[in-house]
Amino acid sequence: MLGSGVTLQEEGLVPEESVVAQALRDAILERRLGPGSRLPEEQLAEIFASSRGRIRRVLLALARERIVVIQPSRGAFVASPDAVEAREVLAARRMIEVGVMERPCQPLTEEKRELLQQVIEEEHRAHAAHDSVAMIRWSGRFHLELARGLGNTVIADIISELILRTSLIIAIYERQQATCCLKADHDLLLAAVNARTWPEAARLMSRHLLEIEQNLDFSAPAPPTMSLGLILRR
Amino acid sequence: MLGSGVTLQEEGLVPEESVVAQALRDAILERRLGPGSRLPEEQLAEIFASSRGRIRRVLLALARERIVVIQPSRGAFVASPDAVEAREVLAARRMIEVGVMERPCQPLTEEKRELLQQVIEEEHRAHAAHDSVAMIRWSGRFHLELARGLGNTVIADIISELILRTSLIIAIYERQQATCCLKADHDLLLAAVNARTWPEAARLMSRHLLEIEQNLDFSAPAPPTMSLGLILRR
DNA sequence: TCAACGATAATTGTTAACAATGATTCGTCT
DNA sequence: AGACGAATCATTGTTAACAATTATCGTTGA
Repeated sequence: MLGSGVTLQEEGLVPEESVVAQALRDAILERRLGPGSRLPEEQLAEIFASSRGRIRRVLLALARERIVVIQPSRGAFVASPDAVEAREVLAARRMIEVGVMERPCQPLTEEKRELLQQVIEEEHRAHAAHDSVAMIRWSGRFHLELARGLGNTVIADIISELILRTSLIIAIYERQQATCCLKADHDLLLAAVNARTWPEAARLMSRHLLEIEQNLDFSAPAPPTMSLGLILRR
Repeated sequence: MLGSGVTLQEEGLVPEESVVAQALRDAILERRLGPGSRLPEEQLAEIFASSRGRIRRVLLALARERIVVIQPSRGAFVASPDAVEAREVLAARRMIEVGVMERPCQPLTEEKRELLQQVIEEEHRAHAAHDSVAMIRWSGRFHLELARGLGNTVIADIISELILRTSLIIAIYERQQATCCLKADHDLLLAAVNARTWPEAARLMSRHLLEIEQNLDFSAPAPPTMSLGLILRR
């Protein structure tokens, strides 16, 4: 149960390309691919048993999502947003995600409620197992499903992109091994959502995202990179 | 004065491609290119004195922005969002743009204030001259500069995309020749912004966007298309 | 008249070879 | 040793030709 489910509409990409794109997004979200990592076309083509042309299209798509940077004649790299962009992304997230809690576009169906519950349970499981990759995955998924449930597809797509960029930002600027997403925050949020006390939910979401921001240190950037073949096997 | 200024960061596109992309965006925004219009690669390559490969990349980029649809083996078309998507885009816009008024990310600099003033004046000029294309252009620009001034780059990029999609939606679903953007709305908004009365500004923005929605009729889609060479000359 | 069919034309999709650019290595000279 | 420079290598960028698919048009036959 609970498929990967993070698949958004991959407009303009054929299925094969969209698989590659999603694999790269997953690797970036889960911080197996760090900011600054090189993404050589030929190597990716080999790993995914695809062609350079296809990889090229995927890299362009990811560049448009701002999680990849293409330097002409130099190649593609995982983006490493600077402090200015980082602050802007987080401010945008706060504005939008708080907005979703304040004025939900649609009522939360029972189905969605259950899905959120399951995601939270997965988060707890990952936390108990000290599986930090799983924690990141489910944490992102929680925010995404919240947007899907109370917002709509358009908003969910937007937030989905912002979550990915946030993951890069945290990879670069997080203070120590900060407790990635205070464990209790999502529980409280879900409780407020279930109780339909939107002002409270909005307050919690705002606090939650501010906490994340305060755990960042914009004075020193971080070192990146390792191999590829291992990282992207799925 | 007042350059085109709608140029966002064209991450992943080389300048030549970004010119083509912006020309197509302009044509779509100003409804010279209607929903459903075919966009043949070779023809575009000729018009813009570019190559098929480049055009192909541009079309992919625009497809990722949801203003173009690529049907495999059939070609690229200007998107024609259905009623569901239309409602979602408008709901998202309302949520985000109202959010920007409620909780501005940054104070409005004097420079920005003047820019907004100028845009409004252009809008009035266009209105007086019954130049509907210019009216659309400046109206969109007003919303964009508001987002740039009170939000940030990330938010402005998001809104910029939503504005384009809105233009397509209006082209398809507008009731009659509805008075495109009640003339006075933007004036009132700017007044509230200048007075820094954010709750009032938020209320006005919400009302403004709701008005637009109420001028739509989701029962009948609209007929499209005409030639290309004429439309895209700049 | 209209439907089905087939041939032709137009358009998109893919590939492979080549060109151009940037990185690396190695050798030389001070 | 270290700095400079040339040659080599690796990677990206571009093009043109070809393959595959879809649209168009005219013909045939009920």
